[in-house]
Amino acid sequence: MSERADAARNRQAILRATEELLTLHDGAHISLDQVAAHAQVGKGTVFRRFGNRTGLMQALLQERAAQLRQALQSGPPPLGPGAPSAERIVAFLDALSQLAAGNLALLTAHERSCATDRHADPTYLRWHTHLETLIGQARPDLDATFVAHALLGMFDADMVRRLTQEDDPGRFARSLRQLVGELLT
Amino acid sequence: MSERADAARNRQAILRATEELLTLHDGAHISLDQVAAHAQVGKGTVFRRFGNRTGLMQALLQERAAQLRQALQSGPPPLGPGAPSAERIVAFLDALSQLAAGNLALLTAHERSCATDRHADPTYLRWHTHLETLIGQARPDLDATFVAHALLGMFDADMVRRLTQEDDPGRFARSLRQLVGELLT
DNA sequence: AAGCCAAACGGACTAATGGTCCGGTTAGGT
DNA sequence: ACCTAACCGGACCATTAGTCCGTTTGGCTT
Repeated sequence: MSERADAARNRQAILRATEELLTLHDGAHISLDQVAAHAQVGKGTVFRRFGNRTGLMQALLQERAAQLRQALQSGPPPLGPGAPSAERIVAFLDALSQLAAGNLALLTAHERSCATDRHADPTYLRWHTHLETLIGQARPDLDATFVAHALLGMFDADMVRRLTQEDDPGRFARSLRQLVGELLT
Repeated sequence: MSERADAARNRQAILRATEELLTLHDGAHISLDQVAAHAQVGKGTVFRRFGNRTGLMQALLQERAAQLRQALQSGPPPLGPGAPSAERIVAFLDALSQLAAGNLALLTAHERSCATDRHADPTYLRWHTHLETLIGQARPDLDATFVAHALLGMFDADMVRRLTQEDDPGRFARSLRQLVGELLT
């Protein structure tokens, strides 16, 4: 049986409220009391729906990453299947750069709540598997698992923020492409 | 004037207590109440000496990294000055791998408390500057700042733990060397 | 339309903990 | 021996993640 109507409504309210607070406070810590209040919902409801803070952030990230996920599985090349691995890697990292740039506040909050075992996050896991596979194809001599972690490690929110200056917003993606170029050549 | 004798004694007691608790609980969160109790010292003393949790962890990391720091500045090559940049990079990352492997619990705790602005940590900063300089020399065409962050990003405690299996303890350092090889060649 | 109940709700409550404060103590210089 | 700045301890405060339970309600059944 699917979710009851009020439950679905509240889930949305909570997600939207979290988004708003996150952008409003730009990555600063927000308490779940705040979220509940802003969503006009009891605190218990937040926890019933998402289990805990981590669950909430993961849900939000998953939502934001849904489109990319779709594109990877069945979209047109080079993001989707069909292009050579090396090109898919670059396309994927570009897409991720864009996603990260547009969701810094969320990323920060997400990281902070996944403090324990960031690598267990379903979204991270999916990304890692994707990259790992492609790297394994493009450069079978490398330790694909390792390199995939290394590349994804760059999407740490602090890192992105620090490497994205006002006067040169493209630097992050550009330097990342350059680095990947070195690895795949 | 330097630190009073009792102050110095307590500083040591606190550092040692933190170390012990950290290894004992293997990276799990430890409260500063626990630390104070284990050091047989009042809680206020902990905060007076180290400011806050972050300060304590940074102090501990700095202590553990002191030897490496010395070696980098004025030790024998290839860790110290004198060897070609590429070799110094490899030597440095090897040393760091070893340091990380032997201090996983501390690293975890340190990361967790530096959640805000990990990159402001003095030890991280020193390491980054060191790497950045060497990379700039070895490969002036790369974005040295960026690559340095990428390499240091691998020393995330979770990452090291995950990539260090029982049956192959050398994997982390080996794969890192391989990756660096690709970048510097 | 009425009845039923599993599912959902809200918000008071608990526990844990980072950090502050201040009255009392002490190191160590004179 | 005395004096004081530095230091000490632990009670206290504020915040917040997460729990609990009495109450309400969506929506299925009859």
